[in-house]
Amino acid sequence: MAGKRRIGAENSETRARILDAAEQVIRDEGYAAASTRRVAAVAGLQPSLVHYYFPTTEDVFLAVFRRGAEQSDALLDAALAGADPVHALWRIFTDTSRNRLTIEFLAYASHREGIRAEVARHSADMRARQAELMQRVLGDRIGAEHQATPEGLALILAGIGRALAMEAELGIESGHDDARRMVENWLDRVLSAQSEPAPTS
Amino acid sequence: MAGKRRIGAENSETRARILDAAEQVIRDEGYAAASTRRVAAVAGLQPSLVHYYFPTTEDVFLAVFRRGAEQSDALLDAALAGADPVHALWRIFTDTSRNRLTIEFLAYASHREGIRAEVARHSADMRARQAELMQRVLGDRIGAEHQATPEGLALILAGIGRALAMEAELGIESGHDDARRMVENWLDRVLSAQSEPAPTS
Amino acid sequence: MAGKRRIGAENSETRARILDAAEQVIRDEGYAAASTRRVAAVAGLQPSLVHYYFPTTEDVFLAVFRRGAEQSDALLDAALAGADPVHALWRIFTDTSRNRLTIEFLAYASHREGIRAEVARHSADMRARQAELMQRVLGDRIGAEHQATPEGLALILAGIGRALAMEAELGIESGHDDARRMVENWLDRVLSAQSEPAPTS
Amino acid sequence: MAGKRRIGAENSETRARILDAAEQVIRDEGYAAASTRRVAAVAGLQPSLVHYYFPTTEDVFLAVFRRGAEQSDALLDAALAGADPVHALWRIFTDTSRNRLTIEFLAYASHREGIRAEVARHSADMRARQAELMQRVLGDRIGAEHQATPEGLALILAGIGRALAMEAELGIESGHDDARRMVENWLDRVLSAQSEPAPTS
DNA sequence: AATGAATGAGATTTCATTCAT
DNA sequence: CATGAATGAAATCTCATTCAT
Repeated sequence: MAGKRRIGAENSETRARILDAAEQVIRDEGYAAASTRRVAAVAGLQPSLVHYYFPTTEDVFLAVFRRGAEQSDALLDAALAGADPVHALWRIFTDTSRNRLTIEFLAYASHREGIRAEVARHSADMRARQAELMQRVLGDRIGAEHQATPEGLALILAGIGRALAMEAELGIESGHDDARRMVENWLDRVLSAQSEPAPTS
Repeated sequence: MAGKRRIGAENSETRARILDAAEQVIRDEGYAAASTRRVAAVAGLQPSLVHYYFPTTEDVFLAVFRRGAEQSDALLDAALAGADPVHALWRIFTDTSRNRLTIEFLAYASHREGIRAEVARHSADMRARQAELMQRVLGDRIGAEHQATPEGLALILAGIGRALAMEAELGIESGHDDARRMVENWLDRVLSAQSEPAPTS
Repeated sequence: MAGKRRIGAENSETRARILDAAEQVIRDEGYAAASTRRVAAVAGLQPSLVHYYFPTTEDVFLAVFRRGAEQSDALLDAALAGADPVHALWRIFTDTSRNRLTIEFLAYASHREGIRAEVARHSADMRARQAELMQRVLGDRIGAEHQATPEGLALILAGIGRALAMEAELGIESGHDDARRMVENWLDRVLSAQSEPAPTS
Repeated sequence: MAGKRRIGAENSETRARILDAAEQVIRDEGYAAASTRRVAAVAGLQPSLVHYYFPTTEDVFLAVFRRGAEQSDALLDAALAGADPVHALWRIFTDTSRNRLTIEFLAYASHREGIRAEVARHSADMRARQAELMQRVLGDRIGAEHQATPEGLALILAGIGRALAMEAELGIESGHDDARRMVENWLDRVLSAQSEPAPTS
């Protein structure tokens, strides 16, 4: 991943400081605030040094997103490899810690083709791996639940999880405990049923 | 809600032109692009005229949001009053036409307390009315479904709907038809069951 | 010429100060030095005010050129209306006072289509009016001189004049008096011959 | 001419690549665009390498000019040595291929004493050698033509030639064929007259 | 012989906002 | 009700140049 030693080498410490600062600014002040000046100020660097590592502002956003995507990939890997992958996945979906960043990237991506494609590609990758997990864990039992498919299930869990995270961010709580309990009950029921032989429909 | 601002009467035609332009810019170019200058240019007006109606830029955002919120309220009213309110509600949740605007406001609101509070309040209002509908239509039958509550159900449907809309925006399609079918099957099943007397729990 | 009262009205005093400063900077420091900052500093104004009157830097160049072109037109008018229009024209061609500016505009125009077209159009206009003068003053006598045409003559005189001016700028003098004398002798000879009836070839 | 600069040997291949790139940029984008960065990018080299060979930007310009001057010298040598040196010279004067570069250097030189002196010196040298040719070919016949001198003639031909080239660059054509024919007729007439013994003044 | 890192200045342009009219 | 003029800050990006390696 590193190695080639081109401008702004992948493993430079300065580069990492810039990305840390940019991520922090995007999360705390919004994508519009992530100017070279602001990022440089937060990183304690010269604005021109930011441009030395990332020729355009969009390059900064792209690099922040890619680094975050790698971290998400790793989280998902860990979840898939664990003892209770379905609950682990659900915990990832409802995790609020990266939610602000995600909203900002969604908004930013709407108007920048370059990053839109990147976000779309990564989301599709994640979805595919989540669906694979669903298939593996829930097996053919899955179809009995309202004609579910692994992809559909993954999307539904992700959507509910993000709604919970996003509303928590805004300060809305109504219905949250209920929804969370509903999903978790359902997951428990499906998972326990699945350990027995599939019922004769 | 109006009242204390004397200049820029609520019903001025110029005011409406400014809000139209601002909404268009926010949707098409992002909240960061919605500067007084840009909005004025799109509206075919002088930048100072925008300031005459909306002293600060945040006032423009707030007004655009409030106008959109009123439209959403009206849509919800119509849905609740119709023959098949649950499906109408689901159609509102999955509507993509206002989705970009919503994303931008979510991102913008994260960093502006004034608008954050407004967005949160309106979302909570909507949720309450949706839950009321759920209660009215699904009655006590609702609890049989995985310990559902009206609020929880509303949140779940909203979350899935928004996920569908948001991913469609990004260009992702995997799992969409599946998820849509799963929800619609479930709605059909619950609604048809509900036309009979509620089962003895 | 003025009147419409749009941004940066044609007759604004500030506008004129900006153009004066820009012209001076282009002449004295080269087109590359005519930045908004530099022009504003010389004019004693704020850089952003320059952008208020001229949205882009190219607009400044265009306006400076157009104003200069109007002045050239007036000079040519005066020459054509005078008692000895041919010598007056020759004096215009060899005038060094505007030469630096002309060189800068030629260089600048090479790489900017907008101003290139403007410079070309104005040059062609001037050439046509000069040719008209030649035709009027020298009449049918003109053809006897080496198959001359009014347009060709105008170009030749202009070319020699500009060479004299340009080299004077650089500090070259060799051959200048000679060339000047050659042209003036030739003009005198042709003009005096022309006052008499055309010779029987 | 060389000698005192140790680094960046005169005959290095890298040096030549830098000069090629610089010449191309000056011609195509103007002297103001010929920054170290831009030149390095076009040459496919590192900006710091350009500085390694040419400590300051002006050094690059000077080297490009000197190399071009040597090429011009060689062209003139070839013309002088040929069978029809006068027509060959006229062809050099009207050659458009190096015209853009010449305009840029004239403009650049106006504001840089170092290069101004160099350009002036080279122009004077060229003029002297052209005058020598005139004297040699046209002999004492030359004075009969409107009190011509070799230097004056050289300047006049050069001026007309450059006007033709410069206007062609701008896209102006009016009078060009006429002027070209006038000069060529005149050259033919003088040259054929000169093959006979010089008239008894 | 060559290069990556870094810097401070400056270019172009846009910003929100104020104010007098 | 509306606008032209003006401003100071800030955004993005490029500049020439230095320096240690």
